[in-house]
Amino acid sequence: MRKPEPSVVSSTGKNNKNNSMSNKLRKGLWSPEEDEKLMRYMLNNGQGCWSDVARNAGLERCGKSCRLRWINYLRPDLKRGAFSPQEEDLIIHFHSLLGNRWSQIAARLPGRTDNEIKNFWNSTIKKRLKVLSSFSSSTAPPNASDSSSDQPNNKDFFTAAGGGGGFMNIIPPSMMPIYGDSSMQSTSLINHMFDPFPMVEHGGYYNNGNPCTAQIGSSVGSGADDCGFEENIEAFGNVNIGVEEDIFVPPLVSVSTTDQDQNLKTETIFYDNNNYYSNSNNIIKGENMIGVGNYFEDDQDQGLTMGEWEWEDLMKDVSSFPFLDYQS
DNA sequence: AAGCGCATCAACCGCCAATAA
DNA sequence: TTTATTGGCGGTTGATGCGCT
Repeated sequence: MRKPEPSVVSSTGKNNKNNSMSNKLRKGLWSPEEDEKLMRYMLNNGQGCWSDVARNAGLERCGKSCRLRWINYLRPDLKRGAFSPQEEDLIIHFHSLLGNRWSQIAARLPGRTDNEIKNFWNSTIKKRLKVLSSFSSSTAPPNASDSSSDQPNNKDFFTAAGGGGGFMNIIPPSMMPIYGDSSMQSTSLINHMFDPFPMVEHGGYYNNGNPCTAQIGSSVGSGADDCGFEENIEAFGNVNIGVEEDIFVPPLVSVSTTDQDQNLKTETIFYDNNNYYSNSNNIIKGENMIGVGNYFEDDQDQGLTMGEWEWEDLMKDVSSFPFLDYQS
């Protein structure tokens, strides 16, 4: 990382805003001594005006810098270390809903900071998205938006989720790329990318080599029949959702199958010309398939689930986001 | 061992909105 | 009402570590 070498904001240059104090302010990495000063002050006095914090703690830093240091590094409730798969799931999930609203995402991940999440997204997840989108760029439907953009389309999401006219295009499986990369260990990413909208009613079938659409609506099927995918593995493919702009979703998929004993089993699959393979190198037979993507319906008819989230819970959660009011 | 390129991530920058003076 | 200050946010930078050649 950056050297903790004490750099001082010079009296010249863009950082000087005619503030007489600014020519004494340090920049760059924080030293352990500075950390200790800030930590001690914050624990003793709590948060106040950040410029006061900087001054009273004896730090030659601007308040903004102190705030950032505290929030991103010194705060006692920060969680350290790598993101867990569950956290990764949440980040991907919430990003699909919230976009680059890192602070909003961070607010839903206790102990994580917006900066941390942003870095994680930009370094790790975005890279994976790029890899996947490079596969799909040549196969994207003409109206698909630039998949390299990490801006989600919340409006489309909620329009669709509300039954207001979203749609899915499902392209022929022959256009699906092959993903054999063992480094792609997070199936959660794949899952989320594939099918953010599981509410596919009848009609999501691959038809004679031509893309066909599957309607997304507010009516979620309660039985396996409503998935529209059983005995029809060819229905999997790129998913294109959109009203004004489209979200192009790469086609690596996870599928839920039932074994001979009717036990539910979820696997990630990829398509290789003639066969679909699971991540355990088994050829998946379509006849037992009862769901796609993150979504499946179990034999007990317990409702549609999305990864770890119950759909209703998710929407309940989402509905509490005041900034996601796209109805107006 | 050295050089290179890439990944990571702490910290800065600039903008904006809220609040105070 | 205007101006200054502050806090918050997302985007970006750049130092460092690490793996590969």
